[in-house]
Amino acid sequence: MAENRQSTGPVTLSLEGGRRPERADAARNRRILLDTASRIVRDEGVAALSMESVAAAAGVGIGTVYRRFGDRAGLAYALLDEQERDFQAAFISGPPPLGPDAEPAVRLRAYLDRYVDRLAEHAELLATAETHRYQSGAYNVQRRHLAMLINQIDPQLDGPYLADALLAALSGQLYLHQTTEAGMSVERIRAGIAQLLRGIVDG
Amino acid sequence: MAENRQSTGPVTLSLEGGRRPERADAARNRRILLDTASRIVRDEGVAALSMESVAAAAGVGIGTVYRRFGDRAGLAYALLDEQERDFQAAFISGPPPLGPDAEPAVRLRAYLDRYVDRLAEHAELLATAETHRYQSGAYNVQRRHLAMLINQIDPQLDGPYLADALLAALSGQLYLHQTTEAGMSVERIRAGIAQLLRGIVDG
DNA sequence: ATAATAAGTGGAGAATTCTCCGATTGCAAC
DNA sequence: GTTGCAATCGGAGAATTCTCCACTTATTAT
Repeated sequence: MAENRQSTGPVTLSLEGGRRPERADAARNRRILLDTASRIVRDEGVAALSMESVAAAAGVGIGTVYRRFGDRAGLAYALLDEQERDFQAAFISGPPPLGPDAEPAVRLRAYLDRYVDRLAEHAELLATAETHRYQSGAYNVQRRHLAMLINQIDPQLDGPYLADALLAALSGQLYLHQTTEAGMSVERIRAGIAQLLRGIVDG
Repeated sequence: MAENRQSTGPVTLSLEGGRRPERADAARNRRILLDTASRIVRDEGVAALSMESVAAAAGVGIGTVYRRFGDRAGLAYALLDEQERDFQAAFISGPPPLGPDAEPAVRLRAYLDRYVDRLAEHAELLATAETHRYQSGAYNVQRRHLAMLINQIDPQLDGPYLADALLAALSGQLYLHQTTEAGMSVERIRAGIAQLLRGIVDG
């Protein structure tokens, strides 16, 4: 499903060109809803984040929540959106090792490393958002970034496929399983990714 | 969630030691339910496979469906179970290249290749079953197999982690996205996996 | 056979996600 | 101002997933 139904305004990834600006009441509601959702996650955990609970706590109808965020996964994405933008901005125009002034292989490492940081910090929210991962704009941006780096390192490789594969290994659901069920440490996960990269970085 | 609530009988993966055999009426219902579910999938597609529709079509209460299969993902797993067993049997005691008489690297290739076959044939059902992928017995068996092979190839590698990563790349949901949205062919996916393996097989 | 007990059954109902569309409201043009 | 209309809102209700537990039935032990 789309990020936002008729998405306007300065929202989720700004993939759309500048459309008509968001109406004032809509903008106000968006902020109220995000603040409310954020508070629910902080106080009661991601599991307590239901569309109905957010609507009730924010004092709006449930239809409004759906209009704004499309579905539960969309709401979770919206909560992660700010960091997502920072991440992307750092990649596109920030300093090395993530930004464009570093070697592709270095950037790739840095990118995945930062991604693991995000997982460690927001695994539950990411896992929730992942319900419709492949339909999200965020996924496609990440995928493009990775594919580009991989092909800068080695044009012979199938960048888009390998991007999918790497991102699959960085799924929030898998991360949760690895850390809470399988007893893996974050360091082990980082090291594992490094091993996975050997075939890509070292040709 | 568990595969089956108080799972007995010759079901899903036979991970449990021989418990008390399944009661005759329960066995009868299981068969009826699986046949009914199978028919629904064949005639109306995976999307039409709901717990309630299966119960109604089979002429039992919905509670019975839940008792048998735990949840929707469990029902999907049960439908895939027969092939899953064949797959595992071929790995454990079948002929090369999948079985134990082949080189580990060859077995690994064969294993992943067969896995792609399964994806190609049952992607939707696998995607449905994946809802609780990491809680399923099937996943853990696959993971162990792959981890073992990887460590036979190179004991320095983190077999369990790399197994997770490879299986993540073989998710049903990702496969569906790659083939139906991103326009990738099955051959391209196989080739991509081969590239991913370079760091593992070639040390 | 019969009783005791474990296993299995069914379906009402709670909890959620998501849809739909009539009512309402902000906004811009006049 | 007023008016027109597109954007927004709200909440009833449809559709599902899943829980619970009083009731029934199969199996085992006596």
